[in-house]
Order: sequence, then structure tokens, then C-alpha cells
Amino acid sequence: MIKKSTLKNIISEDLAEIWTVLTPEEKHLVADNFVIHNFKKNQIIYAENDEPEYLWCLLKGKVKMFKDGIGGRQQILRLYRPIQYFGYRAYFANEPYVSSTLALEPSTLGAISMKLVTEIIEQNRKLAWFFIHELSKHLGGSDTKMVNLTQKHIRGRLAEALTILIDNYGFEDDGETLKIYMAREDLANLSNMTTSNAIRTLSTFVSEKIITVDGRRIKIVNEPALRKISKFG
Amino acid sequence: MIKKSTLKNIISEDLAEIWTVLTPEEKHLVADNFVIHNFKKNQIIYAENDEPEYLWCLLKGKVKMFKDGIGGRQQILRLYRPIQYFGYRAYFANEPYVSSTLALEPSTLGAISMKLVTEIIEQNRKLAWFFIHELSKHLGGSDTKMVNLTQKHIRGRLAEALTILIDNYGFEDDGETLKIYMAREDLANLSNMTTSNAIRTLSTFVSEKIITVDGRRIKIVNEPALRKISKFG
DNA sequence: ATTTTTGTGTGTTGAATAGCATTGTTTTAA
DNA sequence: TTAAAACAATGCTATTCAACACACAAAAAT
Repeated sequence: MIKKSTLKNIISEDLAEIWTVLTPEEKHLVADNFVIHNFKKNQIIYAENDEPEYLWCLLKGKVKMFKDGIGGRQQILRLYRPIQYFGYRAYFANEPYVSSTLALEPSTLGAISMKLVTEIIEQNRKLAWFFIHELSKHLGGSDTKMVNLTQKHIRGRLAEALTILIDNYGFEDDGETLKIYMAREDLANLSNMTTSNAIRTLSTFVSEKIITVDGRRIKIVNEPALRKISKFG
Repeated sequence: MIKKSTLKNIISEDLAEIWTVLTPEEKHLVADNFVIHNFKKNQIIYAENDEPEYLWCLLKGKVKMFKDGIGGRQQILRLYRPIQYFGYRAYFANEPYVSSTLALEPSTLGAISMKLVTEIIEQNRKLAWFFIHELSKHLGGSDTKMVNLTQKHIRGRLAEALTILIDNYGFEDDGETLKIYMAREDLANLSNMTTSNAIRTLSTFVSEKIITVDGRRIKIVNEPALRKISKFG
């Protein structure tokens, strides 16, 4: 638990949608029940089948939400950046988690009990709308991703994954280096392919001058071409 | 538009979750703005990219929600039975539809303007919770289905599709004939495979005495075996 | 009744991609 | 600093499944 003043410093008001819809009293209530957690790189935040208890708010770092499938193969469902919220879906659905979350880099998160969130929703329509909107967006995204993963070929799937990384995390100051440094295995898990094929396909993108690669540092050289492959490949 | 008394006959109160959470005044309001539509077999209810306007309530018949992908290939996202609701997600997400819906058999639906639904949510917390719960369930289902479709092999995917049909529509009075009669092509679209492979795989299930097939009439002879294949295949 | 269309069943072929093995390289840890 | 572990790159092989072709049956249209 942290003091309210500290919390206000951490949460920039214009970014934290939830924060802005709360009344002063509710802000107090949340601030007093907002527990900061620090996670190391690769540390699990919660695991599939766990009982949901908290609304997680990512303040700093990067988080992946994933599902373990057949033969240890993993599918990355969504990626989170500050300030975004997760962990609430299973609680609302009244079921255990169907996916796990993990910190991709050292991350700072706030935990708010879902019991409290529920109580606030009971008295604050705007918070209800926040979650209705959020869930609706994610459901559309999930349905779309399903078709992308099942129907596109490898090139299209990897290109799509790269555009997701662009849209989620953007570029470094040079305007072309991806601001996330993922293992090839995670790129593969995002695109539903084996690590070998992620590496291979990255190489062909390099040879086609669409990207350059230096270790985990990926530069997007020809973004229109990438989006074209993502759309039609 | 139909009279309130008629509507009450159509909607059995214990089945229609939305109906039960409304106040008498709201029920009036909905009843007066509830427009009955009849759809023929294979008729589109709404199409991808349309602007969402109505909450659709399936009163009689069967509806599939699907997305057209590469090369005319179709992915069935969800199946609906009476009394279930759909068409609201895109409106809540404030975007055009990302999927289409179609009546699989002659169906009766009610349309309620989303504007009205929004107004009622503004004054009725329970209706907000209904949609939060509904969206949360569907999002979990979509995430799970994504991994099933991408990671399971053909047998597992078709077995899973059949269990979905069992869970959604159940059996005829004999307790083993599926209460839905789908084209092989739709079975394929549900399971992310070609029609040929759906036919082939159905045949192997028959030869393994897991099901019997007579045209579109499918009997589930060994449900435990089917669920086992769905889980581990 | 006959033709056309649509749906079903089956075999063959080839392309896409997973699996595996090997080697080199980078990162982490002792 | 060296050893160990994890990661990246690449070639080869095996498998899965889509594409296509064709035959036949059933349903719909004429």
C-alpha cells in the first residue's frame, strides 16, 4: 500500500482512463487500497487456473498475456503497456483465469481488489462503461486475431505480429527501431509458428529490405510493405 | 413492433436474463421498441463493416456469427440459440461490425435499438452487469478457441466442434442425435479445415464407432471418446 | 420429368510448415 | 575469466493438410 500523494505522482491523469472517471471519494478509496508490486523480468503475475482477485494496473514495464497449449507451445494473446489494465475478465466471468500473465521486463504494477472495483461499479456508471468498452474492444480484437492466425500464411502472421509491436510499443527516438526487444521464441508465440520459422521468416524480411535485425533490435525499414504483407500475405 | 402482451408470451421470463433485470417501466419501454423480424434460412442478419444499430435477441431458430477470411474461407466464431443476445459488441466498442451473422434455419429475432439499451444501462446497474458478464464470458471463450484452432490437429478440432454443438444445441429426444443439422462445409468452417477434411475426419470417427452419420444427422455414440480426442487430439 | 445446381465422398499430389539436429553466438552466472 | 546456459541461425526430413479432380447423390429449378 502506498500513500495517495505518491500514487498521484505515478498515475498520470490523462493516461489512466479509470482514474479520470472516479469521484474524489472513490479516488481516495482506490488510493488507499492500491498495492504496488514490482516484478522481475520473466516473473509470472498470475497463472492459468488461478482464482482472480485483483485488477492489475501496469505502471511501468511490459506484460504479456498468454495461454499454454499443446506440447509446451505458447500462444501470446495480448501485450500490455503502461497504463493499461488486466486481470479483471475472469473475475467478471466468475471463473478461474484461462490465461497467464508475465512481466517481459522489470515492471511495476498496482493491484486493486476486484471486490472493491465491483463496489465502485455499483455506484459509478462511468466505471461500468469503462469495462464494457474495454471488454468489447478486446473481444473484437480476439475474434479478428483468431482468423488472422488460422488463415494467414507464415509471412502474413509474422508481419502482423510486427505491426502489433509497432502499434503497442512504438519506436525508439530514431523513429524506426522497435521499442521492444523480444526473444525469437516470443515472436513465434505471438505469430503461431515455431521459433525456427520465426527466425527464417525474419531473415527473408531482412533480405527483402523490409526490416533490419541486430540481435533483438529490429528496425522497421519499410513499414508500408510490412503492413501490406500483414494484410494480404 | 408488437404489443407488450404478445412479447411477454414470446419471452419466457426464466430464460431471458435481460428481461428479468428490468424494472416494470423499463420492460414497457423495451416492449414498445421491440421489433420482431423473421429471417429465412441462410439470410444475413448483419454483415461485417455494417454500422451496429440494434441489439438482436434470438427468439427462435439458430444463428451463426462468422468472419470471412482469405479466399472466401469462413471462420465460425460463435453459434447462438434462443434466448441469446448478440450484435451489441461493436456498438459498445464504437466501431463497425468485425463479423457477420446469418440465420442457419428459419429464425425469429427481436431488435432493440442500442440507443435505448444504452439509455437503460445508464439507469439500471443490473443491465450493465449483464453485459459485463456476457462480454467477459465471450472473451474467455474466444481466447480459448484461438488456441484450440491454432494448436490442435484436425481430429481434435473437429471433435471440439462436435462438443460445441452438443453443448450449444443438445440432443433430440433419443438422447444421442445432435439437434443441429449442419452442412459439412459449416462443420469445416467451425473447425478451421477444408470441407474435404471435415468429411474425411467424420468418416474416420464413424469407423472408430465414435459417431454415426446419416446425411446431416449425426449421432454421438461415444461422447467420452469424443471429448478425449477434443482435449488431447 | 429432366436438367441444373448443390452437396457429399474419396483418391492423388504438392506445398507449407513442424520437428529435429547441429553449430555458432551471446548472455548469464559462478 | 571461464564455464554454463540460453538463444540464434540454418539445413534436412517428416508430417500435416490444402488443393484439385472426379464421381455420385440429392435437391432445386425449369
